[in-house]
This record gives sequence, structure tokens and C-alpha cells, in this order.
Amino acid sequence: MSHELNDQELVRREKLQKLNELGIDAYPAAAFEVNCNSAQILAEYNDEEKNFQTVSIAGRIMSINSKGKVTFFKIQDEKGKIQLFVSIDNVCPNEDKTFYTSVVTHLLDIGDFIGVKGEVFITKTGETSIRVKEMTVLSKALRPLPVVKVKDGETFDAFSDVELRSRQRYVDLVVNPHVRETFLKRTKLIQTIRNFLNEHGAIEVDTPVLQSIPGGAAARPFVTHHNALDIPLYLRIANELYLKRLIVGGFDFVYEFSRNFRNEGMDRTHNPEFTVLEFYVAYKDYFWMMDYTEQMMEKIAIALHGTTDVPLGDKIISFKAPFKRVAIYDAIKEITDFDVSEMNEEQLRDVCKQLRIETDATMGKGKLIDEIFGGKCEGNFVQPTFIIDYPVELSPLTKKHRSKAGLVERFELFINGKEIANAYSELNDPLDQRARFEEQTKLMERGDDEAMFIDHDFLRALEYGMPPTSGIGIGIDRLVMMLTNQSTIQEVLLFPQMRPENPE
RNA sequence: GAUUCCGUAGCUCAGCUGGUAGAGCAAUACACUUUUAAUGUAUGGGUCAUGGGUUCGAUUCCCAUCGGGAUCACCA
Repeated sequence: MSHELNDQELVRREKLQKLNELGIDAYPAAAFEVNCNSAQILAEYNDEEKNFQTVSIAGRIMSINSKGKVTFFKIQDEKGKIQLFVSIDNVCPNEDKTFYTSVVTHLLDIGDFIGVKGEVFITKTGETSIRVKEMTVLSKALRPLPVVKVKDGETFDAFSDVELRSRQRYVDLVVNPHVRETFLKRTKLIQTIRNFLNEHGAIEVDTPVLQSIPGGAAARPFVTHHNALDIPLYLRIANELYLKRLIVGGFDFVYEFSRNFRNEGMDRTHNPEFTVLEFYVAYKDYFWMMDYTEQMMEKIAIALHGTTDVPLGDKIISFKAPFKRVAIYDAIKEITDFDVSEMNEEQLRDVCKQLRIETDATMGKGKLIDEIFGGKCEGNFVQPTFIIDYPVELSPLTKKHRSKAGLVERFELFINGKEIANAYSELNDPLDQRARFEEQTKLMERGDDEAMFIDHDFLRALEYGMPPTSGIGIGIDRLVMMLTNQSTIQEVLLFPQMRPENPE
């Protein structure tokens, strides 16, 4: 990709040339030994003890403020920023002052990486700084970085264009500390979950991303083709059926952070590829899973915020366990005043009409209930709430309710009106599972393009016997959104999907 | 997919009812040995997203295309 160079880019290339002429390699091969970082110095420097007198530190130049024979730089390393004090006499102790008058004052730019050695001190204005004795060019930047300035907490000229920020996340991360914070929190969230699961004996596994039957969920898959086998393959929409096969195989507690792919619309809460944590635990039911999920959520909130009260927009979300548990029929009754628990398909259609919910002929009883709940109810559950006991039609992989006819042992966790997790007492009766798949086939014939495919190998596995098991899928991207106070998914994905840029 | 708004310098933005563009930061040059949104003086930088149309003349009005945001629909 080439583009016409603007004036600033031309100047930087000339500077690179001049560095070369001075015998300075702007992209040296040798490692630069670092012995501390900016945050350490700022936190631990003691002006009386005079520690940090032989620091070696590296980073990117974020500002240059030349005052003649003295120049101040701010460099940024992974932990933050620190000021450098570079004076002509410190950096050029001998007769030859070329390094200062050419390199320091003319050939370095905002964005360049440098390494410095020197001693820490406090300037007249009270800023902890490094008095530089040696300076090494580590990498010359050929494009100008956006310059964001901050004073008294107010930000000037913020790099804020969403498209630029998403396409050039590397720039976004360099100049926007809050963006970096968000992604560090994402990592911490995933680590917290992984530790939590591992502490309880869970085994992390990898299952196929390329599947010949895209199962475990209802969604349109991406299709690809395998040349050697000459068969279509699908990018997974879920990994559920594979994890259950592992339960059959005798792993009693398995989990996977699964990148799933769905060929559907994109908006502020949907990206074509997204991350779901699924885990399955043998000999447990959905009640156990609710308890476990609460504990996990509470732990995550504390890990990221130090407290269970987490700000989200103008609300505070309390992740303090236990969470409220509401049966879906009770939720619908409470909010819409309709008792749909005994209704048939026709009556449900009538309710939808009264609630002004659009329906079509392909929708069965379960789907209609789902539409009512999704359209009128789910937005009401701002504080973490388990919605439980769904109609069987909606849940082809879920065990029938132990006491309530027509329902299954399923819950979804809602936070801020959004579905965060979906969990079941897993269906392990192979005959029932076969019947449910056949129901799905009927729905498919009726025109429901979200109905599930039959996976015969999965049925075979169940026929060998799967212990009673509870499993859950948790939308990690959305959970990160909740815990980092972000309203769009692209703010929690390092590289959200975008249309390709026009070739130049 | 539908509706709507947006696209001007490296970044953030002005540009009223049509007369080929401005600011701050960044950049260049000079001055300044403790600055901190440093300061002062001077200077350069733009096919106004792209392609058509209307017009004597379009950054401005109209149409199309490309890219993005928001809202809605579907999905997690």
C-alpha cells in the first residue's frame, strides 16, 4: 500500500537520511537493556535516598519541548509517561556538541522510540524526571502521531474519530490511555475467569473451529471449502456439542473460550466473530450453575473494580450475589399483565398482536414467547437477573423440567437489559434429544432458517451415555462492555470488523 | 436490510444564503540551560471522500458511489 507523502512524512524521511549520514542506525538490531519503567520511578523515587541513579529506560517520544540548550521530552513506555531532561552538556560532555544540536533538537520526532540512560531527579517545578546521560535511537517513526494534550483533566484535540481509531487501533492505543485501560481490563477479566475455573479443577480444551455441521446454536454460519477433502466446512457458531462429547469422554469439567462466527448483521452489540466462554460440569444442574455463575460474576467485578458496584452509563450495576431469579412466565405476567403459561399458539399470536409485536407464520409457540419476552420484558432487567424455566420449543438441547410440564431447566442471565449468559441442565437422554432434533427439522421445513441441524455423531455420543451435566455459555465481549462501561462492542474488540479500505 | 446524519491540513474542528479555503495543535526556521497545553517571531502544508450534473463559476446546490456514526429490524 502506497500513498502520496505529505509534508510531515517527507520531513521525517529526510531526518532518517540525516541520521544515517551521522552514522546512526535508526532501526538498530541490538537489544536495549531496560532496568525499570516509568511507573516504578514515579512511585518509588525518593529524593533523599537518591535511588534510581543508573536507570535505563525505553519508550516512545510523546512530546518535545526544547528550551535551547536544554530539551524536555516525555516518553511513554508500557506503564505510563515520564519526563526526560536532556541538556547539551550532559549528553555531549566533550567538545563535539553535534549529537545535541542535530539529533536531539532536530532529528527526533514525536512517535520515535528512544532508549536513555541517566539518573532520576526532581526539576524546579517539581516533576520527577530523568537527567539523560546517554540516548539511543531505537526506531524512527515516519508518520506523525496525533498529538493529544491534557490540562487539568481536560483533553484537547483528542484522537476521537471512531473509524480511524478502529482501523488504526495501534495509534488509538498509543495516544488514548483510556482505550488501553479497557483492553487491559478485558485481559484481566479473562484471566480472572480462567483462574476461577482452574481453581475448581476445570480443564481448558480446544475444539474444532472448522466444523462440517455447524451445531450448538441457531445462526447463519460462514461457509468455506476444504480442498483436500472436497467438502464444505463451516466456521463454528458454537462449541457446545463438542464440549458435551468431552463430558461423554469422561472429562467432568471442561471449558473453552470459543471464538464463534455468525454471518449476520453488525451493530453496536454484534461483530461477526465474537468470544463466548462455555463450560460444562458433570453431575450438576442449572441451580448449581446459577450459584456458580453468581460467584464468578462477583469475583470478576471485584477483580476489575475492587467492589461489586460497577458503574454503567448513568446506572450502578450490583454484582453482589445472589442475583434475582424470575421464571419467564412470571416476568411476562408481571410486565405485560398477560399470563401466557397455558396459552396455545393461536392465543400467543393474539397477545403479540395486542402488544404490537410482529409475528410471521414460521414462528412456533416457543418463538412467540421469546418474541414477547425479548420485545417487552428483557430491557427491564437492569440489575443481574436469572430468567429461568423456558418453554421447551425454544431449547432443543435442554433437559425437560423436573416438575413443570412444557418447560425446560434453562436460565439466561440478563444485565442492563441484555442477555449475558445462557445455561441449562443439559439434555442427556439420547431418545429425547433425537426427538428434539426432529422437531427442529420440522421447523426448518416450515421455513425457520435458524432451526438446528441434526448432528448424528452427537446423538451417537449421547447413546454411549452422558452423565447429568450443567453447561453455560457466557458472552465475553458483552460482559467486558458491562464491566468497562462501554456501549459498543467495537470498543472492547481490538480489531473490530470493518469494511476494507479502498485500495490506493 | 431500512431511515438519518457525517466525510475540509498529520490530529481536532470553523467555513452564513454558490465567487477555487481558515484556526489551534503538529511540522519547518530562529531565539531561549528547569519547561510542562512552554513562550516569542517567521514560514510551509489542502484535487474540500470519489464520480457525474446544474451554473459564467461548486467545498457550498442536486444525483450516484465509497467509507463511517446513530436509530430501527434480525441475531449473542
